Amino acid sequence: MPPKRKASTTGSRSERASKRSTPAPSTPMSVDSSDEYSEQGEPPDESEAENIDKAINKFSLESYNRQQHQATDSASQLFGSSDFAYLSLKPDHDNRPLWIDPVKGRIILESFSPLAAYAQDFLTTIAEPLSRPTFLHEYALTPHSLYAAVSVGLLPSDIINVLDRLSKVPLPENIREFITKCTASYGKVKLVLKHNRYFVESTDPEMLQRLLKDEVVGKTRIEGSDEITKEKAPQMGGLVIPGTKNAAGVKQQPDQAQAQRTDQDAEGPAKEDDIFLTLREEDDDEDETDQVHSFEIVSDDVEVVQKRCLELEFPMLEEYDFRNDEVNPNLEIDLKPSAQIRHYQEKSLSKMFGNGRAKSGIIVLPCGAGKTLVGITAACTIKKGIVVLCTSSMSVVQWRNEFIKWSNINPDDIAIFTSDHKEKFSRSTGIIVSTYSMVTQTKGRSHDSQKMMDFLQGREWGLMILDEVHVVPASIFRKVTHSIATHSKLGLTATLLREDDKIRDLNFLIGPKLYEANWMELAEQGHIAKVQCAEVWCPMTTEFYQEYLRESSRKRSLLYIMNPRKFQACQFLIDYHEKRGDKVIVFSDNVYALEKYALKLHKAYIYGGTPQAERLRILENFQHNDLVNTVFLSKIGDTSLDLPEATCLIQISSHYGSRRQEAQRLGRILRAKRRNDEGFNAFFYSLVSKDTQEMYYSSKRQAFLVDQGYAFKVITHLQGIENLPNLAYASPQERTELLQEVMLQNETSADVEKIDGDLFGERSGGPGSKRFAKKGARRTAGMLSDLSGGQDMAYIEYNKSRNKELKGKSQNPFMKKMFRDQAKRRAQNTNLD
DNA sequence: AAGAACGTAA
DNA sequence: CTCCGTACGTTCTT
Repeated sequence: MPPKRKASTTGSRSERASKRSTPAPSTPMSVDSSDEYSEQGEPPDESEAENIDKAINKFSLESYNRQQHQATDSASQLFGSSDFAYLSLKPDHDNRPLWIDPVKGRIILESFSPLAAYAQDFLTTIAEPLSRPTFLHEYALTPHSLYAAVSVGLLPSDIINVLDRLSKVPLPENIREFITKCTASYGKVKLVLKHNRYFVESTDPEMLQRLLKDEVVGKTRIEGSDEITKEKAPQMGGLVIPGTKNAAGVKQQPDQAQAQRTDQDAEGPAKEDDIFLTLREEDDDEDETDQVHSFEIVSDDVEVVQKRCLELEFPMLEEYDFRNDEVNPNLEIDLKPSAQIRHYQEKSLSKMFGNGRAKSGIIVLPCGAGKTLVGITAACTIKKGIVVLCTSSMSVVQWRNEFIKWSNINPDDIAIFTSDHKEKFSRSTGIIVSTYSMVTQTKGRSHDSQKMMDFLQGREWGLMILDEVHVVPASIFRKVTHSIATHSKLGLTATLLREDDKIRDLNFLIGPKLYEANWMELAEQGHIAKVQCAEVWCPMTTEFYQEYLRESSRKRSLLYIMNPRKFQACQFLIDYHEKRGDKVIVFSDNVYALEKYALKLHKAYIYGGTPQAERLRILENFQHNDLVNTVFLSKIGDTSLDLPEATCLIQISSHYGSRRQEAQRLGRILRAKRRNDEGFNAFFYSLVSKDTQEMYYSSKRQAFLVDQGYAFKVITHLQGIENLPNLAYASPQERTELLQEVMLQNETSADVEKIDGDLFGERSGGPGSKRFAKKGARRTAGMLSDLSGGQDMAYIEYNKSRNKELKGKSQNPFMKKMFRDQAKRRAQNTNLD
């Protein structure tokens, strides 16, 4: 929440404020004297400085603030830690777009501010985007995000100054402290690969001593490996990222922000957007040689050391000075002249190559925004041996084709390594494309692939591209990061999300997040399709709901998926969109339902068991045959299938709150070819059975997309559905038959469960048994509201108003149009009847 | 070409 | 809060 607006502070609050807004004497950066807001009050006492130290060492702003906030007056309790009245607004706060929450390190951006574009650019560099709906964007300052900021070349003092300038309130002192502390030690320690061995390097011998004394790092050192070498200061400048118009990267965007800047702001760096460039030039000035000290570590322990160093607040930089690498042979590769990369691709690459070296890290771009081209351009910049790893053998082939399409690489220099394709490049260096599982195979490896692995591990690579990098933290796949010796790593993904907490591990497994695109922005610029998202609420029929309440959770899912009303909604939507000329994909996690739906509606379907040839046939027809406009997909379609024709997507079973799956499915329609047609929209529907668990999962799944700025509309009734000809399950008999069939389906699974129950004695007895009934009753009584998603009041409120809006005269053009069309068809239908 | 074995997601 | 079930992927083997 933004701080409350208050022009002046009084009483105990202001006392507290003055205490906190004083810079500690040790602060290395100088506070700009032109800054009239920040300095007030007396220097802090020692215990406070200690507290700050403690807090920051524990990497937590919150713990620090908790200590500071121990109640000084009783009223402040009402606001808890969100009482920011003590932060006085700057007189010209209207011109400044940021609110800063000193407690959590959150930054709120008013996206309607004239400075928003600039501020957003800056914030994505220094902070983690949490949520970017229409008007207020929320960012979090974290040690990782600050690490990332410094690693792209920002200085702590610039972070503080720019932040302060953009903020409506003077930058809280603890935030300054946090930034200074977190950034102070970055870049001091480097991880360097030399001749297939890993070294920890630093210009500061004391730093290395400190690390060697650490119980974890010390153990990994290889005795007698210490070295002192001379190193020329890095040569910047002159690096050209292929495919860009500008030399070193950061392309200037039309800077409207600059024109509207206030007087005070003009005192800052002359061209704010130039911030990266100016810094780089400054760096260029130092050209003394430095003494570099290093010790070698066991290569298997690289991951451990990196993790430990991050914990110790000395994150190891992994930078590859590829232009001065004389050891590894150069690869002949360049982008084709026709390949022009888009501005956001350029921006992401400029973060990677910001100081003339290749930094390891992660680039996040939505599906269809051209991740592959980013990877290829990176490869064309480094021009050394490249390893590309993907999740499936299908994308392996795609990657190779893309390389050939976009670059002038000699096809002999790019080899595929999968189970049925084991090539090597013939010349001294080249590109290998492979899968994660190929590289991480532990048990029985065929002779050929063992030879291949020896080849992969026996040499040094310049760059490793990790496609779908969010899979890397999985226990097996994370091995790749240290089983193959590579100077730099580039992770690519659309959704840097996992439902477990392993995603943080990517910070030391790969590197920091270098760039994350804003989906809405790309949609507005026409790089990806605009999407209308809707959640369709389908009431359960009474028969189905009765069974639902009686059944155990496993069988419940089948019931709400097979809910006849949902089926009808699905039928209606397919019909509606096919008539509009859309190509429709229907997703179902549940294979039984998938088959049932598809057969009943006479549509093609693909699931894991569909033979390869048939898959291709169906997809081919879907893409090019005007008579095949709908295809049903199991979660096989979540990844790997590329369907650029699809424009409408319907989810009938959206199991478990997987935000990544939801985003990935949405991604299927983002590359829609027709996206730049006037007024074109892609459609994304989630069909949800009312008052069931699905409601809960659904809201959970949507969280990511909502954070990206997508608005979900709730549709409670599809008008005209009653009049759809051949509406399935319209009669009670049909519904009863369906129910019986579903229950039969249940019985077979129930049998299995019964055996389980007998074996383990835990769940003995079927649905009729006492134990079961009791459990069922308790859950039902306690959870009805939970199941409906009603525990989230904001959500319900939102739905209420939405429903009203939908029932009445809809303000939304899409819905208006939809209802108009429906009315039209209803009229037609009645005529036909 | 099909199936066993293993691993992953949520 | 965690474990569970299921479907799917890849690989190697027959």
